[in-house]
Amino acid sequence: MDLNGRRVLVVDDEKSITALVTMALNLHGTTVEVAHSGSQALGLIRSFRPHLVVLDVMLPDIDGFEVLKRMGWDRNSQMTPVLFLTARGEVDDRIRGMAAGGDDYMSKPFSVEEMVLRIKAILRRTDGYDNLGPRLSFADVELDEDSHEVWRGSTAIELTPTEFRLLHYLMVNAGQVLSKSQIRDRVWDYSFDGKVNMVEVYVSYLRKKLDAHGPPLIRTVRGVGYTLRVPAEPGAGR
Amino acid sequence: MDLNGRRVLVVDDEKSITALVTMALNLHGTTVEVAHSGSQALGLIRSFRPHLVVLDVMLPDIDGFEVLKRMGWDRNSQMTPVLFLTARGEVDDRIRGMAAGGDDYMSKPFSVEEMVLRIKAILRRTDGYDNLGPRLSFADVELDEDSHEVWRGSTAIELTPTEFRLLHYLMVNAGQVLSKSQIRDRVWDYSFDGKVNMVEVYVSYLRKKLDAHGPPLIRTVRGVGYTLRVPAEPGAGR
DNA sequence: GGTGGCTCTCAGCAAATCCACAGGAATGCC
DNA sequence: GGCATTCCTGTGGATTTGCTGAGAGCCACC
Repeated sequence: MDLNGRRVLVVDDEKSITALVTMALNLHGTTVEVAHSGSQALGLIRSFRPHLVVLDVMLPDIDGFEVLKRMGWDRNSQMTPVLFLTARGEVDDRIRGMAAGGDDYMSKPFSVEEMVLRIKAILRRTDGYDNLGPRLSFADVELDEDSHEVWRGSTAIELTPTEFRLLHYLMVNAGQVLSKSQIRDRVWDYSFDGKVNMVEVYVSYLRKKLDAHGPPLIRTVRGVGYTLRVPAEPGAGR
Repeated sequence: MDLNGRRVLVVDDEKSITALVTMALNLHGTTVEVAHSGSQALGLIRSFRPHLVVLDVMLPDIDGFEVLKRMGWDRNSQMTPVLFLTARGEVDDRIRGMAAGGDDYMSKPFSVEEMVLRIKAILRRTDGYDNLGPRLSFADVELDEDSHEVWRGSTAIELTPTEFRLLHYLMVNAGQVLSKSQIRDRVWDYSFDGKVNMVEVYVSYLRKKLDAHGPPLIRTVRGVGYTLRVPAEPGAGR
């Protein structure tokens, strides 16, 4: 379930992006290195040997495709998978081509939760290790990261993409209270500047779908946020 | 449970704020350094190597984001987490972006108790060490900082946010007598200028909820303040 | 160009929370 | 015991917070 021990190289010239992605991945136990240019990236790929590269297409010196080409020279049959980042609307045929391989792409601005999902998906496909099970579960809810399917008990539940990211975030942090702004900042694009009422609305949607088949699971902690209710016993603290 | 040995850098140009935060963190065993400008902050980040930075966005010379960017040059994979401070309603995209990573933000005016809670939460997430357990306990009362849950014995107790901060403050300083003005200054916004009767009112609320399930725990020390204390058995007077 | 699904805004309702106030209770002092 | 001070707590109104239905815009697909 966790990305523990994986090495990821993040390449982007915008420092705010690399910082964002670095912190998010660190929280999942990943070791992260950062490069702000293509040449720097190539150096780090050789020395750091990442399991995955998050690669902005637009770089100050060598562009992302060129980096990829030169990476290819070094990597034998064993390819390091790549998650491309592109500016909005810049999705080029070449990227589509790459994505058809084992790679993937996202356009900016993206939601951090979505990025974590993609990275895990790529590693699941390419990584020898198999401790990245695609299933999360909480109480009688199960969520499959690969197929984006969700069940409550034995009945399948249809969720929209946003609902899915929200539930995923809640499940990964089950038992912890997440504030609405925290939720908004991770589940929505980092540039989304809607009101936190969005979060309330989507929680409402989720509840309507989930709680139709069992007792309510998403608990409101007034003045603080939401949490998946865990029947916590006192005395279980450490 | 305690922040012992953690180093925190507090950056704000208002001296009243840095003084306030410094005092509070010192009481938790933190080593605190203070900077009143961005350039000063950058110097201290290099020399002092804080575990966390409390960073006002608005600074006289270099603004908070610029500080962050330049911090980024020094920190490679290992990032120092940041708690941003912003004026009310100034939450900007960039802050939200950072917050989606692992950082957090608060807007002024804040309650000091709330800040301590946030800082502990951030360190819990990012810190390798794990001696910051989220549970506090006193007598048969347990309090979970993450989930904001409280139990007395085996029954869960619902508290409002203010009640929660108050109990938290009392528990952290269990056995110590806290004056009403001390409590007012830490549990409420530092700009709150209500009467200390507020404290009496909330103590009353807390007692009503807590003491419904056991002997009274909050003792009034007349003319001085309040303290948490396990009531002595009758006849066991010393 | 129509349809349906998804996202998001908005506004109104309901309920929880916060706070001021003031009369009554408790405490300590003489 | 009587008195002054301090503390407690019920009442009530203002404010905040959370929930949800209605509907507008957008996009993908047919």
